[in-house]
Amino acid sequence: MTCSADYAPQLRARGYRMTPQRMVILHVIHHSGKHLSPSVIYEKARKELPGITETTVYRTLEFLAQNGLVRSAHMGNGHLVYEIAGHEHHHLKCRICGSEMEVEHSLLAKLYHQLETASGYQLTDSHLTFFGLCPNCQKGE
Amino acid sequence: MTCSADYAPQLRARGYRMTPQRMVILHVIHHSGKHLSPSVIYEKARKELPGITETTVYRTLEFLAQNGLVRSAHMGNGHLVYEIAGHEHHHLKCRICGSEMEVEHSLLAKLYHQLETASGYQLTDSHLTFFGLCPNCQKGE
DNA sequence: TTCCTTATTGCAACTATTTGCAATAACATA
DNA sequence: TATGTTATTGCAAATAGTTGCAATAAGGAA
Ligand SMILES: [Mn+2]
Ligand SMILES: [Mn+2]
Ligand SMILES: [Zn+2]
Ligand SMILES: [Zn+2]
Repeated sequence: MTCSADYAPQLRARGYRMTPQRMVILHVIHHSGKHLSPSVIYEKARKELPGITETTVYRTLEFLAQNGLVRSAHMGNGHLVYEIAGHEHHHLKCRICGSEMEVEHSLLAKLYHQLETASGYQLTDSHLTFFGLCPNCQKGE
Repeated sequence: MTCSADYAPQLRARGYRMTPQRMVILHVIHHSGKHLSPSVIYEKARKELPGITETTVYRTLEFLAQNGLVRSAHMGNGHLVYEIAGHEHHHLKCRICGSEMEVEHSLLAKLYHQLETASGYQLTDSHLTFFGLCPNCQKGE
């Protein structure tokens, strides 16, 4: 669980605290490498810290997302999933078979600039999910 | 409630039925012109059809979205909202003050084509929400 | 108009997520 | 190392959304 040592300073710098709960949640997300639902995170976290509650998991996930340590995404089933905030990327997901693929944010950089220029907004988030049909499922149409 | 007359054939053509519940829900969404949450839709629908249940509202909204009559969106609070499926568009939303603005899909058309070419996926959905800072809130940063 | 099939609804029970509040514990300071 | 402040947690209760199933009713066919 050494990985959480890297995150503590980020929290302290903002006046927040590192706790066993936050450590274990970061640990779980950090080492999974994929999108995890709150309930899966809870189950895994519980193995290392049996007393942890679901309430804390939900609250911590939102807190970590707010502070840029993790990133949330809607993958189409209506429920949020979380992952460590690493490289900026987006997702493509097939409406039929559910297969996913990642898209580098650099592919959207031009669009983001266009949108910023056209709207005056400064875009801060980048973790979108585009839906469509994968090459395989297009055949069946 | 005449507006629902237009929707009935679309449902029948697919083997589905038009019901008072679907009528009133479509009516509510059609005449609102903005994004509505399931609970707001339920409250409004109830005024016209007192017996309707929340379960039916949730189920109907998903059904209508699946069949292209309405469109759902995540506007950042974790809850889905719905609107009539009219012109294709996306949204820009300020993380601080919550102000929103619409973006025509045509602005993203080029990107969509790029993504399709690069990935092989055929993109079907277009109702995204981009988050950032509105011109006004940028000043305070 | 009446009948029949089956899509749709309502109910009740369940799972998921949020919120208020008092108890706890992180960590800055002395 | 001991102390005080207050960020954070756990609990319980509330709200939001889902699911199985039997009763109902839309609408095609007779
Ligand atoms: Mn991702
Ligand atoms: Mn919209
Ligand atoms: Zn597919
Ligand atoms: Zn703003």
